[in-house]
Amino acid sequence: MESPKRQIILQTPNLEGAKKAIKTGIARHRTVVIAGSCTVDYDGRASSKLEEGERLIIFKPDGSALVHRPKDYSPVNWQPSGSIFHTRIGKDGLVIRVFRRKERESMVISLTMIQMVAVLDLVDNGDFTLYATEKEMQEAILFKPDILEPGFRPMTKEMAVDPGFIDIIGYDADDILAVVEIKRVKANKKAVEQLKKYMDVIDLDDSRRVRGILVAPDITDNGSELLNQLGYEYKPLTPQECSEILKQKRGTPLTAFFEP
Amino acid sequence: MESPKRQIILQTPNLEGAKKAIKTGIARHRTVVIAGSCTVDYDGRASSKLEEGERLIIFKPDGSALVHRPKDYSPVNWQPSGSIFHTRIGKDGLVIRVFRRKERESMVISLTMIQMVAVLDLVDNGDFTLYATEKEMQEAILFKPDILEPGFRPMTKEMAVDPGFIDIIGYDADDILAVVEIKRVKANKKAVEQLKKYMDVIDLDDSRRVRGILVAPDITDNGSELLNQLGYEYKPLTPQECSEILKQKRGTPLTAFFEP
DNA sequence: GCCTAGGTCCCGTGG
DNA sequence: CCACGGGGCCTAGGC
Repeated sequence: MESPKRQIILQTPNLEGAKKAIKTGIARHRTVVIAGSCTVDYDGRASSKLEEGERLIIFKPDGSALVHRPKDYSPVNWQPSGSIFHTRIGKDGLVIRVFRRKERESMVISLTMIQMVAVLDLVDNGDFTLYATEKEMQEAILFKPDILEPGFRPMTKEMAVDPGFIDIIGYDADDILAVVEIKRVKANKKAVEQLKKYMDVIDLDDSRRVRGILVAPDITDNGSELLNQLGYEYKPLTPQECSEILKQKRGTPLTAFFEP
Repeated sequence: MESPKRQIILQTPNLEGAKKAIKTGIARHRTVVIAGSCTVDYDGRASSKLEEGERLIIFKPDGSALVHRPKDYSPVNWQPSGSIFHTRIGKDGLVIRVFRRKERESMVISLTMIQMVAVLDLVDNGDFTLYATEKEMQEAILFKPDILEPGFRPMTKEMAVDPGFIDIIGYDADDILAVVEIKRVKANKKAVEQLKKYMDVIDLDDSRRVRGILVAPDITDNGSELLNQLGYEYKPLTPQECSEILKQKRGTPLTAFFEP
């Protein structure tokens, strides 16, 4: 009796051998990597046809599937996680159908020649942490509001309105209400329009002044123009700066600033 | 003298052997696939840290790089095409640095254990065609304007305004001007706002009536509400229908409808 | 399920 | 080069 191997790698297998390895790999929740010549037909939200050529195909244990050409960042065809695989040998060669219930869409890969099949048991529990995100910018302003401007006091974060979410609402040193919209990349006209949408909800009565503040590392000319037109303000701030600020106080829970 | 192999596949190689194969593969513009235990550090527009775990790594001849965990559609770390690779053995194992000039960002992969290295010569010249896109919806309306409504005559396509592009402008059966905005997926409030933006540019003088028509396979409740508020109209149309219509007349150039 | 907004979005198409 | 909008975007977070 064989003990189950951690990996199976087949070089230029015949279709029958490839099929067996692929089916076994999928059944055992392995990551399956195939290199070979294929066509791909997709049909669902849109539809597509990929003519014969050599590609790299990946099936993951979570039901995601990728077909990569030997160029480009993005897969030429794919299915997101939660898909179901069906492998069989037909007149077009080794046919793998990847079906997604939710979107009622399917991707059919027909392999005619196979260079490699690798069935891999990838164990991956490593933590992944991303820094310098928009969320970190928000946290940095809540933690050290002076980086927005001296005397600023945040009152709410992620306030649901209209529909949408205002990143931060607070009071400035003169007790004027301020709506803060944060962007981690250069802000454009759309970002200003987004801020306006929130201002339209908050700035209802003319008696009370409300400031609109756009926080971003940079702003486009068109964005700046509209901003000035609407009487809003721009505060330059980079996600990297914010990330640095948070590093100084990593460990202090964010909730501490809202609890007595 | 060896003839260059079409593919090199190494199972559980040592770091030195892996390094040699990877360097050769990159130099010869091959697609390099690595399975192994690694950490990844990214620094650029944002930054990230990925702790030790087993992943699938892909380097393509166009300078794109992907690190895939055994789950998810999207890579956990990556660089788009145009990156430069540098491979060396250091104290952290086999270290591959992927550098991108344009964004001044880098991804460093440190491999400690390697399950597989595959150097593949993927030849892929197959055509890829995507159907049922927004562009096809536009073409279908230009080709057979009656699918929008009987008597509709398109005048311009992709008219640049403001900034932005109005998908189609035309006259209806009663010679009323109509601004048409197309969405290939369910239209939401944002889509209606986009139409409004274009209407604000076209519908300047109150003397002339202008219709705003949103074409989409479906519309959200919020979108519909705003649409009614603004007095615009919704025309249901699916990208699939449009794709079918175009199939009937594939071959007729789009320009034919604008030339004498 | 719907809806909104973010993304190291990527990518193409203008100017 | 910058700016804007599309994408089979995908994905997370609310409701």
